Amino acid sequence: MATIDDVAKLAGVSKGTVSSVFSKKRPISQLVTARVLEAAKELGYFPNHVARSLAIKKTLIAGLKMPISTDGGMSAFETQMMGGVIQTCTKHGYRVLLDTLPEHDDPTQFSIDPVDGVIMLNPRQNDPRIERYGQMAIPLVLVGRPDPMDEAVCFVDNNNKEVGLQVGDYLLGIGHRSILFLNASSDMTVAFDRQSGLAQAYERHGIPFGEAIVLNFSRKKHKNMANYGYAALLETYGKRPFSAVIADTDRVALGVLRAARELGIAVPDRLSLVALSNDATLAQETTPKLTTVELSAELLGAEAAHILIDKMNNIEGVHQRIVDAKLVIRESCKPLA
Amino acid sequence: MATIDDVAKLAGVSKGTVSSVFSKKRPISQLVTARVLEAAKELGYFPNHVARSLAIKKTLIAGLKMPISTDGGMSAFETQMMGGVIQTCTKHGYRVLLDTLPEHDDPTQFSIDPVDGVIMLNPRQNDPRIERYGQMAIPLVLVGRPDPMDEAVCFVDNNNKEVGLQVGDYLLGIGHRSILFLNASSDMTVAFDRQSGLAQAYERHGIPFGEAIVLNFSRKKHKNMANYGYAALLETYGKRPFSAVIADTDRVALGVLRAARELGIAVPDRLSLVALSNDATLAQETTPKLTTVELSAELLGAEAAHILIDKMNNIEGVHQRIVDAKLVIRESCKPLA
DNA sequence: AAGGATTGTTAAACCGGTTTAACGATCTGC
DNA sequence: GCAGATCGTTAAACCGGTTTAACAATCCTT
Repeated sequence: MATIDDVAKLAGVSKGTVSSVFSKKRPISQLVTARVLEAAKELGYFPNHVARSLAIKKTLIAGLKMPISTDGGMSAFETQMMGGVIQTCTKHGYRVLLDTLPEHDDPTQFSIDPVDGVIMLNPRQNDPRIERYGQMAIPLVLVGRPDPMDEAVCFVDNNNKEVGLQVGDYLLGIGHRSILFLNASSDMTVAFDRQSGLAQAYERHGIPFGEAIVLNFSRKKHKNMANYGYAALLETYGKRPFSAVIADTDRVALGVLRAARELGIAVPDRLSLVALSNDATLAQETTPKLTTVELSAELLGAEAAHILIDKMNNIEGVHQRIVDAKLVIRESCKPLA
Repeated sequence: MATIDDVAKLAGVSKGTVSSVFSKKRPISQLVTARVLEAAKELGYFPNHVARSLAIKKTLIAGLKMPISTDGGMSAFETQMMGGVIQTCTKHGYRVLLDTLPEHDDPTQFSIDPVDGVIMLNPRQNDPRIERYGQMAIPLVLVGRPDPMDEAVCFVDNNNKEVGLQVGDYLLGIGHRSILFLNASSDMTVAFDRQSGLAQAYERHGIPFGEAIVLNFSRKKHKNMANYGYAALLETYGKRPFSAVIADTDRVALGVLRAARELGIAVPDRLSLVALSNDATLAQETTPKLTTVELSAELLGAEAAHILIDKMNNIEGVHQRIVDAKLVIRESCKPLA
């Protein structure tokens, strides 16, 4: 590859002049600009991104840290979230560097990513990386609230308590009392938040929360999300009474629907079903169409990216953003007679 | 941030020694190593990735170019393909730099990505980028065959002609003659290849290809894939006879199923359905479970990454890989009486 | 005990850009 | 016609690492 020196030599000007032609940070006369560009074209020269990054101390790259998925598949939430991040970053001239690696703790092997800032999905409890990025002065935005809560750290999250409250309120409001809640994995903050929201709904309706049945997804027990819904319904049905199901995702709802068909339980006539949804297109292709709470993962990703970009450019802006969910009533729920 | 010089000064050694301690490319005595590491810890020093990349002329980053999705959503194929790329790259110590930007043609603004190689999804016809990467001597692997075909360029692809042939052979073999093929967008090579495979199946069975009805997806006409299947069935049914449908993706099949339910057409009793599938978990949650051709997008991504990694390390290996698809018979097809 | 091999360390050059400070040339005003 | 401002260009320093060549210190040989 040709370097800036080659171009300078061929065009008969100095390095600095060539640099200015390409970066446009300093005015260069028409004549010289033309000569430089021609030389560059002749040599097939393009500025070296790495060298430039070193000099300006910016890479124009945002890092996106995703939890390691053992099976390689990304959930709909992750996919959509990522889509939002990529779109927003791209629009603002940033590239996205993906990585699913756990941070290495051997300091002799750890090397800082070539990024100007980081978006981190689903931080763990007391995640040590949060502090580390702080030390390194690398802007950080979380997707999913930090645990423990920290006012100083930037994050975006669904209002998960509100999600639980909203769907609970809806189902209890149309007469259901016993609800099977197929919740997310118990080590996730979302699971905790949604459950506490549901509990609050029960309280508001004066019904003991004990009438709800809460299950948690487990990687060990369930092959995939659909299988979770399928197995959970088969196992629970008949053992304990319930007239409605809240499914953690569309996929879980799909499994529930299939199990219900096999058991001969009509949805929504004998069983109501609500899905916490990441994928509105899927929810509309089932029979009956799914009543859902739309989580808008894409918006979450886009918001995270916006906040990060502001931080990277030292623009003062919001630090946190709670995205409200929206209940969309379709066909899968019915008032309890 | 502390630099290597700071550490050298504090540890009382030279730059080069500190470098060797971290890169382990040269043996350093126990004593000095300890002193350097302690100094580094005290200063909170981590090697600067950009500076290192400049010096060693490698970034350990693979670029992944995806076509720009207008609506921000990625298809299941794209998602899975990406998952395969990420997993394989991560396993081999490479990060993945995503980008959906069209390459800028203004040479004063174009800057080479900080990548050691590139994986490009769905190259266009006569894609100028292929040649450009060649000029820059940046290793390139395509996902989806180049058009026109070029023996020199690396790529991985499904055996799409075989896909069309296989599914056609199956359906014609169980007595169907008129098949509605809901094919991909007509400007994609996959659409062309699959159709020619299907035509070959017709020929093999001595049935004029004219009995098949081939439709193409169109971004303008169809909101999303499921909607394509739904609308296509409603529009075509009754106008022209057919006893089987080949759906381009699981989502399309979902739409077909819904339309069939609304029209009161029993699947598979009165209509057989095969999906070209990217998402095996989805195909098993419908009623009836979908008979599919599994496209294994993830494998495709992983293979592309393998080939790229070999190229980036100057290891001679295969240049091209055609992945065969597998017909999985479930419940959505029935012999024509 | 001299000579050669081995090991560990260093100073300096280098990777390919950006940026600062200085400078010469042209343009203004008086 | 000269002082001062403006404009375009350049040489040199810099970003933070790696690597080469030279060298000093230690370890065998014989």
